[in-house]
Amino acid sequence: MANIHDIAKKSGYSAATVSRVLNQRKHVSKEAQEKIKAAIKELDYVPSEIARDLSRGKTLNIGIVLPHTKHPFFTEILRGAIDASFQTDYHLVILPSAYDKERELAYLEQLRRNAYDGLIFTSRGLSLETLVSYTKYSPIVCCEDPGEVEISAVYSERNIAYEAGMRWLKEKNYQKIGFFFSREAKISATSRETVKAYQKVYGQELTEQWIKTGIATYEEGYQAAKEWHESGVEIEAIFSNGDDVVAGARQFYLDYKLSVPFLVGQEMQLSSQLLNISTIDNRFAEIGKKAFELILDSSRVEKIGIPSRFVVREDNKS
Amino acid sequence: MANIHDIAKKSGYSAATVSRVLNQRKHVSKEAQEKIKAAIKELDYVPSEIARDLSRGKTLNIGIVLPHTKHPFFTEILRGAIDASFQTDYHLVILPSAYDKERELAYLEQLRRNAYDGLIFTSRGLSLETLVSYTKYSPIVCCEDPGEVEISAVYSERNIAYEAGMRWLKEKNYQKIGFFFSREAKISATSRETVKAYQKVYGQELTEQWIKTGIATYEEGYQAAKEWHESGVEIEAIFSNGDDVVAGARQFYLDYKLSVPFLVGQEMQLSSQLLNISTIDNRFAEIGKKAFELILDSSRVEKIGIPSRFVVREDNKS
DNA sequence: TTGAAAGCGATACCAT
DNA sequence: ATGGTATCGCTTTCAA
Repeated sequence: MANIHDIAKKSGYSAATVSRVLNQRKHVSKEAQEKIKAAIKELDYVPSEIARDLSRGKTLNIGIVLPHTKHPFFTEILRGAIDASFQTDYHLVILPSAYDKERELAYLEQLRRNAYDGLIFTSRGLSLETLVSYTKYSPIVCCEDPGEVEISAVYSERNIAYEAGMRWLKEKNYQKIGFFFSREAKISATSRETVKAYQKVYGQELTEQWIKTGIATYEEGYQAAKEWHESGVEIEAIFSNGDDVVAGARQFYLDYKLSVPFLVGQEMQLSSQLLNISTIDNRFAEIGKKAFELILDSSRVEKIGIPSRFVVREDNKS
Repeated sequence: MANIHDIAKKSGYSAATVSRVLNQRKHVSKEAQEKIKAAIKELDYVPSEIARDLSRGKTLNIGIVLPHTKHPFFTEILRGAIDASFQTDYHLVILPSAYDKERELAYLEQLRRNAYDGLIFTSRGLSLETLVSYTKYSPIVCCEDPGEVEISAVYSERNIAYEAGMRWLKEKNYQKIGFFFSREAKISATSRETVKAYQKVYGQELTEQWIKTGIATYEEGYQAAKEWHESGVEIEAIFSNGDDVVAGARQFYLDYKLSVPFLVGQEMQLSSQLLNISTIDNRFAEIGKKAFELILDSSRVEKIGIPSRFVVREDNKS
């Protein structure tokens, strides 16, 4: 394949001038322009992207670390980031991690090796401090509230919407409220926020029997509802970690001809629209979009909360 | 930042030997190993990925062109490709196109410039021939049946499942069947397949009034059903291009207390499971997986059909 | 086993 | 306006 020197030779000019033409710089005569362009056309030449990257010391690639793509948190952030990237010359590189620390570390090392101009961590197995220690090489943005840690972040600010949801439930006089969590409150900020909102609005502790942990799918939601029922726990409302999940619970009550509790889902998935279930919109796509933008404008550490929204849907079937 | 020559100097060996250590090549003495590794550690050195790419003439990046991410065809292919990439040293680069030919051409040019080691076209605005003309630079795989065109491809083989669906409808004695298409049969292979399956099973032409074109969302499905109803077209069954879409239609009939036609969706989305709607599983994730694998094993042009599956779900509500 | 040096293919500074 | 050349940082061949 032809390179810039072939063009230089063919056109009778130097590589420097060819480069100027390539990059549309000034100070090139009309004549040089034409001859060089002719040579380029004749030799069917295109400049090498890699060589260009090396020279510039940039790749125009932004890595996005995803543990998996089974949850809207990740797919929506990805979607938002893709949309944002569309407006720019940067490309998104998908970095699947499966929460594997080795993998994540490998990606950080690649960042250090200039494989990417920045890294978005949608979630992580590694400590935030480890991420921070790599920010000196290139910008890194995470998608959770980093607290006091000095790292750029875009994250859901759920408390207001959670409290709004709880207040709604309280006004409707629901007392026995079941909760679906993906992971227990000890390790999940989301679960903690939920518990906190409950305590704030209801003014009492949340007892274990009202909580189901490790619930992430339609099927698991169904089973969780079944378990409550079979163990004699009566539920008046369910506050769920997802729409699809709570749709599973709903199906259990329907299948067994039981009255369906009031449901609050999460993520504004289609299922809640179909089934007219109230939900909480966590606006993940916007997190992805902002995260991408934050990588490009990484002059300083910035922490951006995206407030969730409580979406009421009255059940019109009862 | 330290480079390979710094390590060479510090360790007392040459850059060549350092490179050998870096790449775990043979013919390096234990002593050299140790000294060089010590120097690497001391200077906190990592090799530059870009320089390495330039030297090798490879990036280990595979581009995947996506018009958008609003349809499971694209998101599922992407998911499949991500999963496949996880097993390899290659990375997926997201290339959003919005069906813009300029954009697509830019990506092809980038391929030529060695920005990627291969390209997956999930869909395209450009002609297949244009894609073919770039396969001489690096492997390209498309996600549709290319017919006689000489390009590697992985695609849905829908006809068997479509015919199975039609036969099911015929056995149930449904005569007035409505169809939802994303794009008209003239330009959409999928729509053509549907028409063909209908004609084959029912042995008659499909008249225009039974077809709704440009239907892609829940809302549009709702509207389409409404239009049929308002124009006096009575439908006994709907053969849809998607589960969510036909779920919209279903909602219209429920809202207006009309009897719901027999529904056949497509894509095995959660909505069809929730609503117990029959569907056609086009196994898009497998297309993405195979497409990725085909890029890596691109010794020859290969065309792989992935047969769809008709999934019957009896309506238990009637 | 080791090293010198020639690529890889651009960019950009400094002359002219 | 143009060119020479150093530079980016690594890999690989060839010779020793």
